[in-house]
Amino acid sequence: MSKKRQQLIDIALQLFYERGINSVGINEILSVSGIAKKTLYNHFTSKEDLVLAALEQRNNNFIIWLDLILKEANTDNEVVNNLFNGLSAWFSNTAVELGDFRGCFFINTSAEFSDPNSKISQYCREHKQQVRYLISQRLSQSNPELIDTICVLKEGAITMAYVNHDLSMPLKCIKIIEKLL
Amino acid sequence: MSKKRQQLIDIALQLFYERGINSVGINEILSVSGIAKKTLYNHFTSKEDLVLAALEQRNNNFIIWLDLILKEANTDNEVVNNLFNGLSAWFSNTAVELGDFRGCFFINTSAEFSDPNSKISQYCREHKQQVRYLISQRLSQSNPELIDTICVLKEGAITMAYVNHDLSMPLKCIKIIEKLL
DNA sequence: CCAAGTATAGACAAACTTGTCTATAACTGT
DNA sequence: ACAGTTATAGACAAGTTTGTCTATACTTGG
Repeated sequence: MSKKRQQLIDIALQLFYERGINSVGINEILSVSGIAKKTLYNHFTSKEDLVLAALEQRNNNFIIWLDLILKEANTDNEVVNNLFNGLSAWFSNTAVELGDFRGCFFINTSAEFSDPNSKISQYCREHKQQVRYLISQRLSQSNPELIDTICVLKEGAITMAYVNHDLSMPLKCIKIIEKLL
Repeated sequence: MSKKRQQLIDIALQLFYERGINSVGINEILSVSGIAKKTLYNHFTSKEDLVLAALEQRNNNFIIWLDLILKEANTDNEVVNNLFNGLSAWFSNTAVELGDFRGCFFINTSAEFSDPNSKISQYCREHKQQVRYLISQRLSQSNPELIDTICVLKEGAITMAYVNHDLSMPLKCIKIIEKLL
């Protein structure tokens, strides 16, 4: 992987996540990175191509973070605790790997691209699948409904943290799941 | 309220919800509605002004729909059932009043406007507050945690319906809450 | 040390954005 | 019926957007 290419992805991801994809132009990414336009179009065929690379980068970062969070959990209870405490840390900008919280990049990106069959929307869906799979792998298989419950509470907590500015949900989600187990 | 003004709001809301605010220009709203540009700028000082009017319109539509859904519910259980069955109908385009489902207009709009202090982001937050208040008014006050649970599950169900294309969540949410009561 | 690949600055094209303005026409209430 | 409001079409300004291209220079492997 070329160094310039990686720089472009990093800065694009940062700006896209911070302000939204449609609010950030190619020219801004170039001026911030100090890279020439021709170089960008040597590495990426279009803005969409760069967006997909940024989504992939974010997906990698997120999966690595999640893996770390869930690594030491040995019981279902620990998985739940680690996951939602992790979300709490993310929301309050304590999770350095994920950058300043501005909601879920994939939810936000889906909101900007209305065609559900576009590569971009499809990638967002695949990311959510990957996260779900990762969590499910850490759970005992004895409770098939638990994974659905965890996922729907997770999406709700992220949305409420971003839109409502309510950061209290992760803790409440832990209590909800405790009652169910 | 002027007729032209209302036409502009209706068509703006339709296009904004369908494709996202940043993907729809003033000129498209004008050509679809057949209204002159000067007329638009007689009624609204800027695009942002029109966006706020569209948000208000959507908020009204949504509140009316929700009120109707919850009207006949007499127990907490009925409130939960009506709400999540209502969401299910929305997701599968059976709720005509809400138009073709493309996620929550307020979540989507928050995703596009990154400044949390902008009027637009603030309005989105207020909408969520209103919805929460309306639901809470229909619940017996004996269970203060129930409202949080309902709201976080509702946001999760909407997000998963839109991003993941998973329409099964409302039913699962009802089952989750049943277990908690 | 030189050839091939990679990067540079930035002009340019063509299309789009929001918003202003002019000059004309069509309603509407008294 | 006429005065005052409201709407019209569309030119225009000033700025943005993505993407192409040219001509020059730097870097690196063999």
